[in-house]
Order: sequence, then C-alpha cells, then structure tokens
Amino acid sequence: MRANLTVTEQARRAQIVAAAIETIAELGHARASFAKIAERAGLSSTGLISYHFRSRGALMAEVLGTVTAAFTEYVVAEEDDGTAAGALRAFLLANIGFMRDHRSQVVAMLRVAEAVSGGDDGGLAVRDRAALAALLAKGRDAGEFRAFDADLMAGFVLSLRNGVIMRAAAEPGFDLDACGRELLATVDLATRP
Amino acid sequence: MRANLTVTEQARRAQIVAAAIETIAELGHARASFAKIAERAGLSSTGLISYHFRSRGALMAEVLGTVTAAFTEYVVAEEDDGTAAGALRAFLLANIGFMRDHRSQVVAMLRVAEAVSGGDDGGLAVRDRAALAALLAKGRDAGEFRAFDADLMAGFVLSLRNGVIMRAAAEPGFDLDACGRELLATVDLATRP
Amino acid sequence: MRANLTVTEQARRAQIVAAAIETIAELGHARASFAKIAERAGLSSTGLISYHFRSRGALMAEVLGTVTAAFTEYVVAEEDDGTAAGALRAFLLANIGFMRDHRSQVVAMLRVAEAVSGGDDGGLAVRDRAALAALLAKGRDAGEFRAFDADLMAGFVLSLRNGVIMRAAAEPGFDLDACGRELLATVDLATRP
Amino acid sequence: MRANLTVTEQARRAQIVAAAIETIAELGHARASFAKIAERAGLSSTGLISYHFRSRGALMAEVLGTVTAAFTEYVVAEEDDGTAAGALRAFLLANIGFMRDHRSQVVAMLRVAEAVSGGDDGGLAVRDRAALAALLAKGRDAGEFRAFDADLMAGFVLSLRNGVIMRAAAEPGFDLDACGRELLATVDLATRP
DNA sequence: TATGAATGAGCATTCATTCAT
DNA sequence: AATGAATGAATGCTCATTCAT
Repeated sequence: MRANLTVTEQARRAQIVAAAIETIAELGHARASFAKIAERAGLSSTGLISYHFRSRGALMAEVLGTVTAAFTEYVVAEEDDGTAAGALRAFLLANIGFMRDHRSQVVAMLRVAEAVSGGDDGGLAVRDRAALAALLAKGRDAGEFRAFDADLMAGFVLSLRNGVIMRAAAEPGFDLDACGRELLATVDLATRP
Repeated sequence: MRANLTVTEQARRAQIVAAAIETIAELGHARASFAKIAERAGLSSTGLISYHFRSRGALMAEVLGTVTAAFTEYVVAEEDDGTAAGALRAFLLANIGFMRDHRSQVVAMLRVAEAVSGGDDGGLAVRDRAALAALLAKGRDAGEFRAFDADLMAGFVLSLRNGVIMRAAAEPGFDLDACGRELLATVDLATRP
Repeated sequence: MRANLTVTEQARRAQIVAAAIETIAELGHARASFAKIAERAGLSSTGLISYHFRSRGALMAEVLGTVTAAFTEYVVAEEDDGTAAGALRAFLLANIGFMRDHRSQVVAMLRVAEAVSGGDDGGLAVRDRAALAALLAKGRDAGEFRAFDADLMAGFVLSLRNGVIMRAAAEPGFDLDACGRELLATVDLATRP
Repeated sequence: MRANLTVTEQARRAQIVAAAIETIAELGHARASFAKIAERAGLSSTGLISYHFRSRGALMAEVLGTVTAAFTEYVVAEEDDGTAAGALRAFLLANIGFMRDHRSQVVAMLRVAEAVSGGDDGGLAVRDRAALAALLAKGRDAGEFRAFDADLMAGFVLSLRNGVIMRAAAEPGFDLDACGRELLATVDLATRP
C-alpha cells in the first residue's frame, strides 16, 4: 500500500485495472482472462500484467479495492441529516447514483466478489453487512426503526441493492431512477416502526 | 427430442445432472469441470458426459431445468388460501423449505444462473419474475397490496430470496427458520396497503 | 503401482518415458520440456503427456524408476561368487556393462537424480549408498577388506562410478572397457586389507 | 576486453557474481533466475545484470572463472614438498580446506559446471583433469605411483573430490575432516606403487 | 551507469470435445 | 451405450533480454 510506485507504474496499473473492470463486467470473472484483458488494454503481452500484478488474485483484489475506494468516496459525498434513517436513505441513493455513473465498475465488483469467495458477494460482504447492521441497530435502538434483527435486515438491504444493480446492468432500458424511488419506499416501509 | 430418450439414457442423464449439481454447489460453476463431475458420478470417462450432452452449456441448461422442475413441483404442493398475499407467503415459505431440503440443488441453480447469463439469476429469472409480478399485480389490483410497480417489486422479492439462499449456503450455522420469519414479516410490511 | 493400466496406456507411457530419457540425456533435466519430449515422441500435443502423467515430477519419477528397474535386473544377472569382494566387483562390472548397453538411460538417470534432490545423485543415492555400505561393512568385518569407514567408502565407490558414467557419456571415443579395468584395479587396491 | 573495465564496473560485476554464487549454491543452476540473483544482490532491476553480462551464459562463465581463480590461489598457498605424491596430497587437502572455507562457491561451481556442459563438471574439467593427469604421470614415471593410466586416474581423483564436495554440501552434519582423512588414505592406497 | 518498463517466447497444466472401438 | 485415448486451444505465470530515459 505504501507509495513505492512510480507515476508510470501507477498509470499502467490503473490502465490494466480499468481494462480488467470492463472485461469482467462484460464477460464475467471466469472468462476475463489475462489475454482478453491485455487485448482490451492494448498491451503487447499478458506478461505485462504479470509484471505489474503478482498474480491473478492480486489483480482481482485491486479491482475490488479500486471500486470500493471509488464507491466509498462517492458515498461520503452524500448528504446526511444525522439520523440512521437518513443515513440508510443516503446509502441507498449513493448506491443508485454510483451505479448510474460507474456501471462497469459496480458490475465487475459484484462479479469478482461472487467468484472470489463463492458467496453472493464475498467475504467483503461480511464487512459491508456488519457496518450496515451497526447502523440499522443504532436506528432501531433509537426508535427510528422497528424491532428487527439488524444483521438479517442488513443482509436484506444489501440483497435488494445487489439485485437492483445486476438488473440495471442486464436490462439496457432499465429505469434506474424509478427503481431507486421504489426501493427507497420499500425499504422505508420494511424498516419504519 | 424428448420422446427419443430411452430409459437407460434418461437414467444416465439424471445421474450426470445430479453429480453436476453437487459439484457446482461445492465448487462453483467455473471450477466444476467435466473431470470433477465424472469423478463424482463414478463415470470412467468425461467422454460419457459429452456423449449424453451436446455441450457444456446443454448440461448446465439441464441442471437449471431439473432444479426448476423440482422446485415448481415443491411450490405447487404448498397450501394456498386463494389470496395473492397468501400465495406470496406460500411462495416464500416454499423457497425456504426447498432450500432446507435441497440445498445443493438451490445453490447450484443460482451459481449456474449467475454464470450463464451474466445476470443475478439468468434469463430464467425473467420468466420467474414475470410470474411473480403477475401475482403481485393481481393482489395489488385486488387491494391486498399497496400501489407498487409489480415488476420492480417482484425483482425485490426474488433478490431477497436469492440473498437468503446464498447466505444460508455460505454460513454453516445460519438459522434459516428465523430468517424465514424475518423475511415474511419484511415482505409483508413492504407490500401491505 | 497396481496394474490398473491398459495395454495401450502402458505402451504410451513407455513411449513417453523413452522419449523423456533420450531428451534428458541430450539436453539435461531443466531443458527437457514437455514440448521437446512430445516432439521426440512424435506426439501431437504436450497435453498427451499430462494425460498420462499427473505432473512433470511424476514423469521424472517414472524415468528414475524405469532406469532403476532395468539396472537392478541387469545387476542381478551378474555372476556372484558369494564373497563381498566378488559382489563389489560384480556391481562395478554391472555398472560398466549397463552403461555400455543403456547409455541414455544411465545419463538421464543421473541428470534427473541431480535435479530432483539437488545433490550429486539425489535422495535415491542415500538408499543406494546404504546398500553398498552394508556390503562393504560385511566384507570388512569378514576380513575381505581393510578397516575403512563403510559409509564413506560406499560414497567413494559411487562417486567413481558416477564420474566414469558422465565421462563416458561426454566423450564420444571413451574406452569404457579400459576404464572399467582401471576402475576395478583401483577399487581393489583401495579396499583390500 | 579486460582492460576496458572501470573500477566501478569491476565492483558491480563482482557483486553480481557473488550474489549469483550464493543463489546457485542454494537453489541450483536452473532455479537461480536473474530475478532471484538481483534480489539477493539488492539490485533494483534484472536489467543491470544483463547490462554487465552479455548473457546468462556469460554470467555463469564468470561464476566458474571466479571460483576457479579463488581455488587456484588457495591451492598455490598449500605447502608442497616437491614430490608428486606430496602435491597430490596437497591438492586434496586444498580441496577439503577450500570447501570448508568457501562452501557456497564450491557448490555453485559444481552446479554450474554440471548444467553448462552436461558433463560431471564441464569443459573446465578437461583442463583440470589434464593438469592433474600431468602431475600423476610425472609421479608415476618417477616411481612415486604405480603404473596406472594417468588420465583415467586423474578422472577418478576428481570424481572422488566432487563426490565429497556434494555430499558435504548436502548433509548438514557431515564430518569433512574425517572424510578428508579417509580420502587421503584411499587415494594413497590407490596410487602407491 | 543505472533504472524500471516492456517484450515475447516458453513453461506445465487443464479443459471440453472428438473418435475409434 | 460406453470407454479410454487423443487433441489442441487456452490458462496464468516466469524468464532472459531489450530499450528509452
């Protein structure tokens, strides 16, 4: 993580990661071979990918990390009124917005997360879910939400988000905004006291 | 096509499909090679799989079809009080029950669906979602549900179900019954008028 | 080891092992790639080697085993007058004779043994040396040999043999018979009481 | 060629050769890649090795030459009573001593010699053997040794030395001194009139 | 001199599929 | 219907070497 990377190296890595993201979003994790990624990136050899990334897993981890970082930055920018309910709404809106602006990244992220851990969205999801569960528990204990199991509800919310993302990715004319509104209403009804 | 299959042929296909299901559930779609499937099925050659299935895709389609048929049969057996809300509850209960009784089949189904179409649960999902949307629309128009977009809500419900399934598959000690109750309550709150 | 192998399989394996032996004898262990071995064997693909041998290491082990077995059979056929000194002479003559008749095999064996264990002739050598040391100790205790350290002397004898083999392999016009006579005389002088 | 090297260049070459020697002694010739050598030398790029050595073979030749030169210097320092038998003893003692003091260098030398020429110790060995054979012939003709074939006997002596070296390198607790005494006694018996 | 980036050939291995028997 | 042998494309990865700076 330390900034031992030169400018050129950083640029190449970013270029490879970007090509990987697009390839994974289009073909899925398993079919996104080094050859396909190199072709998309305009590299002369798959060896260059190996030169910049220790292994396939390291590249995938970087894909995950890159998208996660971009998403985190995006979420932080969302308005937040201090309530748990507001934070939940902001989280969902951020997801919808991020999906609209960074479609390939989001899809690639889900695809990699699926493949890496074998679960719906990987070991990463455990951390994500724990954070969301903490928020939900806080709101529930403050009386903003009904008495649900926070961990299960966090799983539900993430499942809904994942479903929306994959559907938006799969259906060309999908109305993301309308879906976002319906999603907000649904989650509100499911969580309000 | 169908009527051409001898009894032996049908038995062999079923045996191969069963082995494929278990292999996919354990290793995922990408790592479930013919070699692994043949080994689990006790076959002496991967050639036999190719002999009975035109291609890998055909085998995967059969896996999907087999699980879908088993699930449909399972769902039909559920009690149904004639209301849309009752049918929705029955659908969700059937899913939970089917997951408990046929864990490998369900997991394999999701894994294949993910990989085959690139969507959250494949082209298959479109048909599934349409049927569920019809049910939801019927209930909504009858005043049993609130005024939601039936297609979107169907997607939400299926996403929730998929999430529960994958989590139950991934976490050994997961309490499927408790999750089922929370899921029913959540869906009820999200859909009631 | 069990005879689960069909006739065809055994023939192919033998063919591949033979090609491997010639390739290793000519190029050495490191440069004897599957591609070179397959080419020499007239195979259409390196995949066929992987089909018949679990890994490169397994092929090399088979090479070692094949030559060892052939050598053992050869040695057993040598005359033996019952004395340790006679057995030692017989062992050396068998080595010389085997080298003359199976030059590539012997060279390949040494090359593989070198590479596999990193030593002069591998973990295999430990067993070989132990057996020879036992013979030497028996002869020494019976008064046939002088009072040497049997283990060290066994190493000396094997080193001499290896040197002769490698030299015979490297020098086209090397007079193996004359060398054999000199070797016998030398070992006799070095071991007699 | 030689006079063109600057002090800096010579220092770099020596540094690289030293790292190569240690790497080869540890991993063997085939696994001592430029990457591993550069890492051990603390170089930032394998390109630097290629910059200072025309090819991998040139580096290996330098490794051989460096160790040979160091060994020659070591041997020359040994006492010598003027007789051939004394010189032979001194040669063997020098080998044992050099092995004890410069283990990595000796092992690397044998490893490279094996790999480079395909012989037991390479084309280098021919020169070494010729020199030793000349000494043995002189002693034989002077009546110090028995009537052997000097060239063959030289090969025997070098084989014995190589065997001792590789064994000392491979076995951690090997008693080099005891082995040296046994070696001297054995060679004495094998060569005395 | 030295560096890091790039190159492309080469590696063993896995894979679904084909085919003769 | 079933087998095992064979095929060749594709995989991620390592390697010595080249080159612009």
